[in-house]
Amino acid sequence: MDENKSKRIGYYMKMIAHSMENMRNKTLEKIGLTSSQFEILLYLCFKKDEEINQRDLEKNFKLSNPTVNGILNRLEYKGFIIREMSEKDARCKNIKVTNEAYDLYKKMKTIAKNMENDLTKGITKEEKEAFINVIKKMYDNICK
Amino acid sequence: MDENKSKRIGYYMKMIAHSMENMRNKTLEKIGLTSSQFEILLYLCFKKDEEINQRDLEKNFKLSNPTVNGILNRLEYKGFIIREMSEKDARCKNIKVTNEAYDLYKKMKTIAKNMENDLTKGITKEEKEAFINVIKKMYDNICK
DNA sequence: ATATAATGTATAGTATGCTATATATTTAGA
DNA sequence: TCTAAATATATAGCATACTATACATTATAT
Repeated sequence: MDENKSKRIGYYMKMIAHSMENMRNKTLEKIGLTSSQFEILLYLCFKKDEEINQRDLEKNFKLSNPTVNGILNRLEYKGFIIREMSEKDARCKNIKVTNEAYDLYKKMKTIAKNMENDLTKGITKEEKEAFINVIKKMYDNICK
Repeated sequence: MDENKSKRIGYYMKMIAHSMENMRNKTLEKIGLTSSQFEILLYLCFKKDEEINQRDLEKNFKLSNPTVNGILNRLEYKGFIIREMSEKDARCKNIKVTNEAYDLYKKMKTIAKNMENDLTKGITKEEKEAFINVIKKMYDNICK
């Protein structure tokens, strides 16, 4: 009975998130993205017609500004996004996905769906729904 | 309806694991440990009477050898562990917790329990049990 | 018995996360 | 109005994760 392996939900949460990230990185290598870059680019594609700046990404993903800045630097370098000065507020830069990135949007959604399917393989619809209810409570407990 | 926020279990998993890590880091600052160092040191205390080498830790936590090596370097530097040459196999170094580290064991177990309680606040015993059943399946799906 | 493969550890380089700090711009207040 | 606070972004330095690589030791196989 290894108390470090059994019982602790935090342990499973960390191990699963970690393994998912590694699996994602392998899958995403083909399209030149990392897991974190993928998450942000997927969000930017979804919000394509809205004005999104770095601060919006920080709040949405609960990440620090240097983290988001670094990920955007690498997305910009690879031609997936551009940063435009906002006309309303010179402090802000609006992040725009390039056409090349938006062309990948459909493929990215499929990849996201496949990852979710891998994770929930052999789990019934009812189990999954109950699970989501509980995980949302945990999210509220921990992520505010 | 933000498709990046709703439905995707992978999203919650990552966000919760990430927030837990940040909360842990804040709590653990008082005793001079990071979240990852804490997890490894807790395990080493639990396995105090067994011979554990770096490879064992890599397998247990599914981490690469440079990751484990780096964490152990910092634990060693701060006096929480020592590395002893194995008499049986000159390739191996046995990792031993120091008395100073073992003195923290009780406190560390309390910290781990408190984190778990924070996470599962407002969740019934039945919900929790069902949740653990499902998360174990996900663990098997993803972490083998 | 010796060459080859496998194993355990370490190092180099990169990405992602953090805090602390700096800089520029905008907003608020006296 | 002009200073102070708040906001958006960027940079420096660190911890934790990775892959690729190197090196030493042990195990295997011919």
